[in-house]
Amino acid sequence: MIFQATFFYYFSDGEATSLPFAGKTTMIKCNKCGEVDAIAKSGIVRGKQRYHCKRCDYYFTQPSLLTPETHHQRRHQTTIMDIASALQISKSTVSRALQGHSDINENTRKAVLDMAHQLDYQPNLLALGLAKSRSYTIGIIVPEFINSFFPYIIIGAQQVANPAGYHVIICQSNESLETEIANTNVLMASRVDGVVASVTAETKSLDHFQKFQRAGIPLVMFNRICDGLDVSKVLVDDYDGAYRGVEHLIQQGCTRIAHLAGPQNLQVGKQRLRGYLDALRDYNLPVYDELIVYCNLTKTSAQAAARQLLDLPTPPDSIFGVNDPAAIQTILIAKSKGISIPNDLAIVGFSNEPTSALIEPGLTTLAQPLDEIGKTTVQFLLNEIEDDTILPQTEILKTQLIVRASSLRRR
Amino acid sequence: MIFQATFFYYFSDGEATSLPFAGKTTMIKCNKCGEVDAIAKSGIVRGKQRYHCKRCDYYFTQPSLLTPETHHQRRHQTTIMDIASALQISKSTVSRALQGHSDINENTRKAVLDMAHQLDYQPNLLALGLAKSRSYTIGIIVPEFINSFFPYIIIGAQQVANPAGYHVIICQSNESLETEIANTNVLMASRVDGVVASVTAETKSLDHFQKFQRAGIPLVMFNRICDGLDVSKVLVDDYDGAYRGVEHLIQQGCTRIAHLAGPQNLQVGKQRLRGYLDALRDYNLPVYDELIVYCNLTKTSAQAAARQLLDLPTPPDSIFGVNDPAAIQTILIAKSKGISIPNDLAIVGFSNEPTSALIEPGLTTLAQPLDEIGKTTVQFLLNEIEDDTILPQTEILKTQLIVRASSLRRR
DNA sequence: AAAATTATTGAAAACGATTGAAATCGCGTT
DNA sequence: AACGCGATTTCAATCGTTTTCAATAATTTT
Repeated sequence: MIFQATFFYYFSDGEATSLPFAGKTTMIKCNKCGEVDAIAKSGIVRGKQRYHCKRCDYYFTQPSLLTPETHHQRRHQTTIMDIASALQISKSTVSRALQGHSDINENTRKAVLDMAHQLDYQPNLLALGLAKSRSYTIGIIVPEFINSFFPYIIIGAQQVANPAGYHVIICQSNESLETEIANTNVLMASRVDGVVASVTAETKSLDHFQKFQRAGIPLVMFNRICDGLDVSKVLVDDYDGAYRGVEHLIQQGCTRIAHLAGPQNLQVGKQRLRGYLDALRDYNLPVYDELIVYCNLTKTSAQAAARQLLDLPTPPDSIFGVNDPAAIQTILIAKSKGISIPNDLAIVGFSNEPTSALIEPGLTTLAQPLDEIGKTTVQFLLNEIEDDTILPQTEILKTQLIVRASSLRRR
Repeated sequence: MIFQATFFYYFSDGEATSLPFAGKTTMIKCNKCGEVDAIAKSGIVRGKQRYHCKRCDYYFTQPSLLTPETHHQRRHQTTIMDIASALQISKSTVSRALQGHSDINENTRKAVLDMAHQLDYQPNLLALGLAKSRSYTIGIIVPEFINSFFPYIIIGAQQVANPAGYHVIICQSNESLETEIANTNVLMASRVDGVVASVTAETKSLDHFQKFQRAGIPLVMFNRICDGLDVSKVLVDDYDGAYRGVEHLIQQGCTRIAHLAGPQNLQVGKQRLRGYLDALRDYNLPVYDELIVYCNLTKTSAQAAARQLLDLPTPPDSIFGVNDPAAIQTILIAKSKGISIPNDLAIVGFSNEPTSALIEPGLTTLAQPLDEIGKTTVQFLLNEIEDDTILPQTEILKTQLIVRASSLRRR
């Protein structure tokens, strides 16, 4: 009452109201003492009007009036709390019942499980991950998945990861280093528990993968690796496969064997080249520099390389391609040039893409145990996740030579 | 001192200690009154020894002594708090600085950004999602990704989703309904902001997709849809494509045209069959029931269907396959039987798989704008995520007939 | 039947971010 | 020198779970 005299503290906010008097004066109540009269505007905070209560000398702003409706976001999925309040028990009990904790009364557990089912409860993986500091998610980085090579590996990977309770985030980098780096960041941010990766053809440094190591996130590389990181690896015996592929060409009577080689920053590229060279050497065949051309695993660069080989003054009598897609492009170009396969040109690829069996002539190639690569890789990773004292290990799987018409010369 | 007499309350925990006296007695101090002498073991709670203080009649257990070291889990990624304490400011300030909030001092912001970079800060998406009730993640469910059809769509999808700030979780169901259902659950649990899906060939009911609708999570179906759900859809004009494919066969002089049809629970299956029937009708060709056989889109069932057609007493002079993989299997079987393509048997597929251009003879087919399907689908989804008043809409994209040797008869 | 144990349940503090509201810091004005 | 006010910054509550420790109920032992 005393303060009613301080009339100048009244103010109008300009909004029409339905108050019986004045018709345009909104009362502001002090958040602390409840005073209504001795309130004055006092500046702006973060775009909101601030008030000052003279009585209790208190600055405040008007709380935004959010109804419980407004406040709760429109999308609401049932939580552990919903179950708890439906059952009039604490959320700890619900949590324990759901987790299958041993010291929960059987009846309680049953009730909780029933209610969870009834309310269609799905645990919030975000909250779970936050609480446990584990996401139960592993990341897979592959350079592409247009060819069926990596998809098959991914399927194998999922077959191991899912039963173990892990989800999989698939990232494909489109053979772009930049995207690959972005992918590593996404996986870091997603707090994956581990990562398996096969790098792009243009990846030369593994700096962006060291993030994982620094953060203590296990990493396993497969298939396409490059040097400089002390991690577990799952590979196929590229050297051996290449050797046997070239040996096969030699046995077919080829002597001028070319190699459509892969990028040398990748072990696959290096090892397959090495196998090629050693096979030639062991069989006392000369190595011609002009018969070794490189590609970066893209379709266009493979085509260019193939053309370069076939346009040589003295073209090769056979080509060992770094992988099937490259070999297939070679077949197409040879055919378009009217070169007869395998008699004028025998061809061997690497990895046994499904297409290689369909094309004509069928492509001789080295099959890789894709499923097994995926499974082994993830198994290594899970071991490291569960027990971080494990030392990096390397598994090398064997390839299998599949002979088809592209290299089989009639004697 | 008084309580020193109650000697029997002392106990030994069996561990050797370096106490000057006794050499094997660990003192337990009451958590409430600090008493050391009048403490007795009193049962086990959750596997931990419980004690009882005689003096204040209080039951308690020994708090596990976690050093800050032990407590922090071995894997630690930098958090907003790390930045805050490094800079001696509050975490709210850091958060606002990182978000680019306007009312942050420029120097502060710069310092925060620097420190964030220096500490290699990556926001914890789990925490972020929890706080904002949005995961900034969308889920993609596809039946398979061995063929390059879905991978191309996924790439298109990512090209729209990523720039918009969304990550993508890819789930493949391996054409198994059970896996598809599991996938929907994973996506629900991951609190994705939206889902785009293409169902398996065996999916007849969409009950498991209603979860999303109930939870208010936008859903857009593409390509393989089935009836019964009021959602946005992105399709190609299967009817039109089929009609034109069959029309092309008719124009090549075929009169006994068979259809290796897809499952009729899917719209693709239905519409392509309808287009086939209408084309025959419009050109006054008879429809023979025996010339329509169904497959479930797997390789083996496609092979069985193809065999069934080719083994008929009066085999067809041409086959319109529900998709390229089915048509390719048909080609292979026909070739193995010595049937000449296209003269004895003309073949048309649907979807223009890369393989279709490589096989011999090249497969005539209807190309779908895969990239565009992916982009449009995700665009629809993003619209619904941002603004949930949007009504379901349907986009139908055109196909393009690509004529290759498998159907081109010399006149 | 009191005491000791065991079996269950509850309360509260993390986890790492966002965000509404309050608190401080300066600096011209009275 | 106190005020008024904008510019920043800090505080504290939340999001949905887990998990530690305490509390209460039930059951055995003395």
